[in-house]
Amino acid sequence: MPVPIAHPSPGPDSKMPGRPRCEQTCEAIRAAAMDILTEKGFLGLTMEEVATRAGASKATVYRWWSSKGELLVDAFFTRVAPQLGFPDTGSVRRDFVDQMKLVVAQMKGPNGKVLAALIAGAQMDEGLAEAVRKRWLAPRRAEGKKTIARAIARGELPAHADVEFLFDMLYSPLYFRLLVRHQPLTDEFVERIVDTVLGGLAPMPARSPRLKQ
Amino acid sequence: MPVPIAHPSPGPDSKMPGRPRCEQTCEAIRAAAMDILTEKGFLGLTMEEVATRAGASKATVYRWWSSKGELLVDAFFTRVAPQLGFPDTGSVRRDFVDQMKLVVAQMKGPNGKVLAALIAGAQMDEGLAEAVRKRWLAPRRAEGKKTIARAIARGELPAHADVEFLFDMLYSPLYFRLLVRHQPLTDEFVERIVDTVLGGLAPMPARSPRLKQ
Amino acid sequence: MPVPIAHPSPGPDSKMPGRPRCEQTCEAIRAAAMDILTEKGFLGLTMEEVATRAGASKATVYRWWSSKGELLVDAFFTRVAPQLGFPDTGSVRRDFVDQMKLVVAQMKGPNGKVLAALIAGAQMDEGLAEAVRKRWLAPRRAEGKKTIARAIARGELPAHADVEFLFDMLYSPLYFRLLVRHQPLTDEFVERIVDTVLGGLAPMPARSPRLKQ
Amino acid sequence: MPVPIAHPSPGPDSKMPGRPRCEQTCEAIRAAAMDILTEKGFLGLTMEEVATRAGASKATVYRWWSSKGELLVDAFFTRVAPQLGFPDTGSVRRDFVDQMKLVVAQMKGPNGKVLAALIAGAQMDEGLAEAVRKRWLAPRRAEGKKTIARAIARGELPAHADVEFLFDMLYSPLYFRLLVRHQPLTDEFVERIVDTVLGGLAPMPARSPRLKQ
DNA sequence: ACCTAAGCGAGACGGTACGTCAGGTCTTTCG
DNA sequence: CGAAAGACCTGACGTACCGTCTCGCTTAGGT
Repeated sequence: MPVPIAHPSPGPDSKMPGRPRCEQTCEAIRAAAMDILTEKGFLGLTMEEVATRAGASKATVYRWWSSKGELLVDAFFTRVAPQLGFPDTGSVRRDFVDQMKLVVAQMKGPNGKVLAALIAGAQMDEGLAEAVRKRWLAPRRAEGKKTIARAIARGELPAHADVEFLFDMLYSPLYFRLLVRHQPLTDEFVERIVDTVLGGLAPMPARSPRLKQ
Repeated sequence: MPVPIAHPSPGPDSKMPGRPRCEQTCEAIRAAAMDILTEKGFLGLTMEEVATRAGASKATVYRWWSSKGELLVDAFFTRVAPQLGFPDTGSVRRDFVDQMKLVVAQMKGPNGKVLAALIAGAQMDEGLAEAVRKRWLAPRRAEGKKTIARAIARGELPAHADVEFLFDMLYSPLYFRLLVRHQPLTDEFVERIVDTVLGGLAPMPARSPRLKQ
Repeated sequence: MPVPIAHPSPGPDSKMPGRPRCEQTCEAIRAAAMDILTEKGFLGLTMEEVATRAGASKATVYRWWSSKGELLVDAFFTRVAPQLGFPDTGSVRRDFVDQMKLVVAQMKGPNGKVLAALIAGAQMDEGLAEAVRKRWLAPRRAEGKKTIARAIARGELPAHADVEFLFDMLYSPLYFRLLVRHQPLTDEFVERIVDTVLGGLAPMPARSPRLKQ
Repeated sequence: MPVPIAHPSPGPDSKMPGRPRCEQTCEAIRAAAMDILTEKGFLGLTMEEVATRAGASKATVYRWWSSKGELLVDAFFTRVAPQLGFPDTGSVRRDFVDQMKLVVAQMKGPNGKVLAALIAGAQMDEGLAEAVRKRWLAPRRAEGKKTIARAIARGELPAHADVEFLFDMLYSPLYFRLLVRHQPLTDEFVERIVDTVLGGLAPMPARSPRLKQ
């Protein structure tokens, strides 16, 4: 018995017998999920309504996505990830500032609620947590590492820079404001983060003599 | 008719007629909520089970807390907050390192799951989000501001330091690792954060000449 | 944990804690079940519609009746059984003819479909089969035995008459026509059955000399 | 376009274009239907499982039989009917006793459950009811009438005997015990039925003088 | 000592969504 | 063209919690 689920669609040219998968329907389901999540939040989103709005049946939804979380991860990453590439401006600072402004722009729009919902869902569902790490964080950081490699090659960053730590320092504040919403997410915020972190990480930071150890 | 809910308990000497509020029961309910949240997370926690485990009836739970979120905030913050005070060592760096290590210690224990669950819940329930900000973040930062005021008085920090930004830079990475769990939360991590942030915020940071603008 | 189900209602004076059972609702559910069964037959009857029509929730229906079959047995026997008593006319023949005509009258009305549905259901559900035997057949035959006892006392029937066999001979044809519907159920049919069976069972039947063994 | 359904198979020599009907498959479907009906009863039988077990697709099943009922009638009656012929012993009593014993033998075996399931299904599906009457009852009674005709010719039965009534009296008790299962189906039961009914129907039954009218 | 007024456990209730299953239909590819 | 495979929509299934609602019992202060 073939187990669907986890279903990068099988390619349109596959010579499977049987009625082929309806890609339109799948897209409609993803779209409906995103819409409802934006409108009503994670708890307000029901599989029932996703199916209804997509003009699909619940059974079809569950055939391809075993849970709310899985559906949202798929819908979200399929849409948002491609929009967040790193530029190559010749300056680390600018590379990160530019890319982080893209991230902030997404976070401020409807996709921000989805991302927040996914991280929230990850606290209740280890599978979703895994998906967030593997399908969201890891690819993004892999690309970011190229930017850092270029910076090291240019001598902008020390060769031994701890990349994971650097990413944590740069992006955590964005996620924190996304999740807690105590302060607005602005482009100016991005610039101050980058300045603060790179100021502290750049070679020979010349620590202030007045700062007591 | 007296409206319960939002219920800093009325004081034992109140001259209300009728049977007085059973504080034991309320405590049992808070405890049950914490236990279940730790075991099963936000979605796995049901008011039904809270009531059952506390030996109370659902009606009693709803009488004093109008929602899951409200109950959890109350249960959690009254327990954990008092354990996270700021020391006064005479050094900003040490003050923050010490306090953040306390926070990390909590995050690594069972209360960490609860805190994560609350932030997760805040993505689905604006009331809970408000409570997280008002009853968790704000009091903590208010206390932290005293530490910063002392640092400014000592000349360790510039007088114009943006306190909210400073807190975001210091604590966000902790929350991020708490929520995403891609890297461990360690004391060493705390020290690097503080060094990086204070290095970049201290007066006259002497920005590296090689870092391109 | 108290198991409801199989629930001759607990008596109105029981000192149970908690909200008392709503007898109105239960009655509405029984009535809805009978109505729908009459209109749409056994397969056309859904618990969903029973609940809706009764203005109850599905959960309430399932709380007291664990299955379609159980609900129907209860609804049916509660209503129909009391209407089918045996008279005492002083003649076995008349006693049976009268009572069987009552049975036929029920079988021809809407309750007939219900009875047929119950026997049908009994082929798929041993619990229902047991219920049909215990709650429908047995009480009815127990009462019928009194009629036979009187007949024996009067000398109308031999003392050794096999009562179960007698009942089978008398009532089977009614059930058969109820279930197969190849011929109408009439009062005249009842009379011929009784005459045929009692003619063959009466003392000294004087078997026809022409009937070969 | 040839209309399938209601499908005495078209004969192997038909010069239809395209792939010929697979008689093996049809047989496998009938066999699967019988097996499942025996194992799980009418409600437990699903077209889905019939198709799977027969190695066919649901569409193929629906092509040739429009409903569960139609399939079962076809599967059952073509198998069991031929085994229940009437003998010609020269005695009505013996003819019926012999044939009814064959019926009882079938009822006690796995086919008994199937027959019961069919009659049950007939309460929910008028098409099935019609099929039971036309394809099961009617042919059987048609053959039985020949036996009766012989008996009348021999003078064992009166010329005016109501044949339908006679059959009802003879066979109903068997069906009743098949369906209700309150008493066992035995050969002795058959003999008593025949004696009782023919005793009462034979010419000059010499009604007991003590039986009151 | 009795009343009045809550607090409280129990648990029935009308709902809503869950995730599953079967019914039929439709659309492919293969033989 | 028939039959397989299997995707699809519709709709009922039985369950779990929701939040509300009686109940009857308990526990006080006020009379």
